[in-house]
Amino acid sequence: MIDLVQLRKEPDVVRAALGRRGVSPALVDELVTIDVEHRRLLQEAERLRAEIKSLSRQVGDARRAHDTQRAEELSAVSRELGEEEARAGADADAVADRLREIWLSLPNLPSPDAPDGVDEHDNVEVRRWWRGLEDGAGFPEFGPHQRVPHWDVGRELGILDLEAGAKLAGSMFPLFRGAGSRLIRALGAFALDRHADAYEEIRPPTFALTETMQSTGHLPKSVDDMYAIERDGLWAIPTAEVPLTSMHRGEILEESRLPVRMTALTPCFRREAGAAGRDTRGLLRVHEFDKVELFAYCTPDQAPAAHADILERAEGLLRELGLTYRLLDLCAGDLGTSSARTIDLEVYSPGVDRWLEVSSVSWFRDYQSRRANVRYRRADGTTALVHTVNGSALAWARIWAALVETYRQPDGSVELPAVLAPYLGGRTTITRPA
RNA sequence: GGAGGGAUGCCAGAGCGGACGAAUGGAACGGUCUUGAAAACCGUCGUGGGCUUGCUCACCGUGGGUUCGAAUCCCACUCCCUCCGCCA
Repeated sequence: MIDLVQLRKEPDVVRAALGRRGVSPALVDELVTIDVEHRRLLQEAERLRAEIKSLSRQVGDARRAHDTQRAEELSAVSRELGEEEARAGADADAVADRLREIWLSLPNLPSPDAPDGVDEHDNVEVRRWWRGLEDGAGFPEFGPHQRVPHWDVGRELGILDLEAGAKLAGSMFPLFRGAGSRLIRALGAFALDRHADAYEEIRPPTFALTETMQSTGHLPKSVDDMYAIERDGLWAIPTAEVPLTSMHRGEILEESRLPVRMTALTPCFRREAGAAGRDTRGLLRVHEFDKVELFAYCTPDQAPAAHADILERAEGLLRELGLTYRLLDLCAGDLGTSSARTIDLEVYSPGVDRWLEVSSVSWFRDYQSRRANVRYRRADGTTALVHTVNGSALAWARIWAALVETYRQPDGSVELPAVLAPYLGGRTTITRPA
């Protein structure tokens, strides 16, 4: 949620900032109006409430003094005020509901650093990396043996069985097998080990309460993108960001503990409603995938460094895996609801000849912590909302695709990077089954 | 799934219709004393909202209800503990 105090003080700044991402100024104005109205009604209800409390005390006094008549009189007055207060309270509640509805639905203010733009076409490419770049090598040339899409490679080598996945859960639920399954497991373990120096490893529940989903901003906005288990009031998490952001929900952290850094490997579920066709073949877009998330609660001062650290770690993994990738600075119009600034990492996958998003490293400022009510106590005793930052490092289904395409050999086998050897029982070659 | 017990401040724990935002103890912080420390003693010690910055409102697991008045009574729900059942 955005800061209502800021909205009151500088409505023009808020209107302009949200305008950069396409929010109608009328909606902002409505929130301003409703906020004023809400406070007016609240004052009225509270004034009545204070009077009732005072009268009730006097009733008690009269009773103790055995002045029954006076007690009855005061009770009668208070009872009448009570009815008035109930009406005033109901009015205030109704306006509060509307206020909260708009407030929850408004996205975060984009950072002034985020580039202007309306959609993904306006994102700014920051840089590219490929193996050998530091030694002066040009953008890699990919041979014909690498121009085979991963769904074909996977079928040839018996490591990806999309038909079996579809049979079990429907399309876009991939099933990995044999060396392919082991590769997914290896990637998750590899990443967790790399982050263990600074990030506490967490294995959170895969399902979350509505309240938990609201804290990150996934609800109510993206309700159609989520899988719901209605009978139990649960949602399948779309990313470990959801549970990690709520780990300290409603708590006040000591400043000395910050930054609190955590990492988690979880399945991620996305309904991808409306997505179909060319963009969704194979592993390009799936309903369930494994991902390692990096997350930090920090002070506003620590946030830039925390954001940079997550970005560096995500890039570091890609470099270790030798994959070609680029960084995109998301424009204001393409930012996720809750984010103020996001850098996307896209890996180049030669078989499908596409850049695939494998990480999104975001700084949310206090937008999520205001929803989740996560604060910290400064040395001087005052409290303030923490900032949250997070990013994938990395989303494995698409990495899996990029790996088998990039490292496909002319003989059809796949020779994976040596850095994965410890996680693959030493076997980095995947060959066609006999 | 069944039976019973519980949920109060940083922690422990009292309060079970009337000045209760809440006793008491511990922890923490500040001070006195001390060469220093400990002990002792004194003080501070929840969060948020509103507005006329001094007042006011809300919060005792959550949501309803009863009442002039609710931490306290009633209803529902959630979570925790004990026992039974089932089970990876």
